[in-house]
Amino acid sequence: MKQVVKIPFPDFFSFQECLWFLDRSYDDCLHEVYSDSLLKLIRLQEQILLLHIWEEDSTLCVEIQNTNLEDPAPLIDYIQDWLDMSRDLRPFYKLLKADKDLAFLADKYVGFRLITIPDLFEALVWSIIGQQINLTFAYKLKRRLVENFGEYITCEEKKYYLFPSPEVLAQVQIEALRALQFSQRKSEYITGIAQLFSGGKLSHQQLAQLEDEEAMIQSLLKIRGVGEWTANYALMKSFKMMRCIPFGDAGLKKALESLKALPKSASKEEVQKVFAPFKGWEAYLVFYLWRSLS
DNA sequence: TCCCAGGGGCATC
DNA sequence: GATGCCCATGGG
Repeated sequence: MKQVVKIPFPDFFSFQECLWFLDRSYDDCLHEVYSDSLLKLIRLQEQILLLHIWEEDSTLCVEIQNTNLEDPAPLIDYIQDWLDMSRDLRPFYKLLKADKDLAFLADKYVGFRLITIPDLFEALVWSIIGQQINLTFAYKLKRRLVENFGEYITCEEKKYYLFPSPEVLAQVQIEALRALQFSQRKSEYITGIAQLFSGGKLSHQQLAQLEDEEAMIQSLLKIRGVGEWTANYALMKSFKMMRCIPFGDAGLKKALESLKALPKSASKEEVQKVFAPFKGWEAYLVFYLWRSLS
């Protein structure tokens, strides 16, 4: 008998929107998305769990495929954090509806939530992979990285992977990544960041101890390969930092171009102007703007 | 063919 | 601090 953990939906939560985001017709190697459910391998404390997740009567059902948990509380925390289930979206929708160009987002994508990458190392490496290449190719590179260096379990003859650890990637030779079609620079950035993490010089916890968000961004900007876009993206995806805007993002510009008639060459200041009324909800506006692209 | 993708480093002025 | 160039591949 497999263990099923149940998590009631908060108001304005759409599991279908979660599925849409996790799929987006891209080939993500870290989960499998079906029409009404998904499979994902996670590391929770010292355990590796294969999760099957679906919805039933406004409840999220999380079935553990490969083991049993004595205490489901940490798993519930993990899922609620991952899918940002604890946030009250009403204030955000109120702000959206005050903007005639953006009001439709609140209805069309109601219940869409910020889906995070809880692990900071994964968030940083993924954002570096995604720099300046199309997402199809980015997912291809990620798959090669994960399948070559990630831990996995086998269930019913299928492999389910975790993102590679800093310890493993810190040891990988640049040439090995080059052979997987990573550029010379990205190979250097990724192994460099892996060495920072494995050497204890950077961690989610250390970053969280800094005094404020600006200090966290400045700290990340010192890392080779991390610029303004990457720092903001990683903090948004890993810390759910609501004030983060990945300036320069091509998709963000594209959405603002079509919905707010901003020019292609829109400056940082012009983008900030659109975001000004959304103080404290910037990351959500970014996420909804990306959502509007497809 | 050319340009652009969920950018960033680096040289140069 | 602003600008130009390079990186790697694939899709339009």
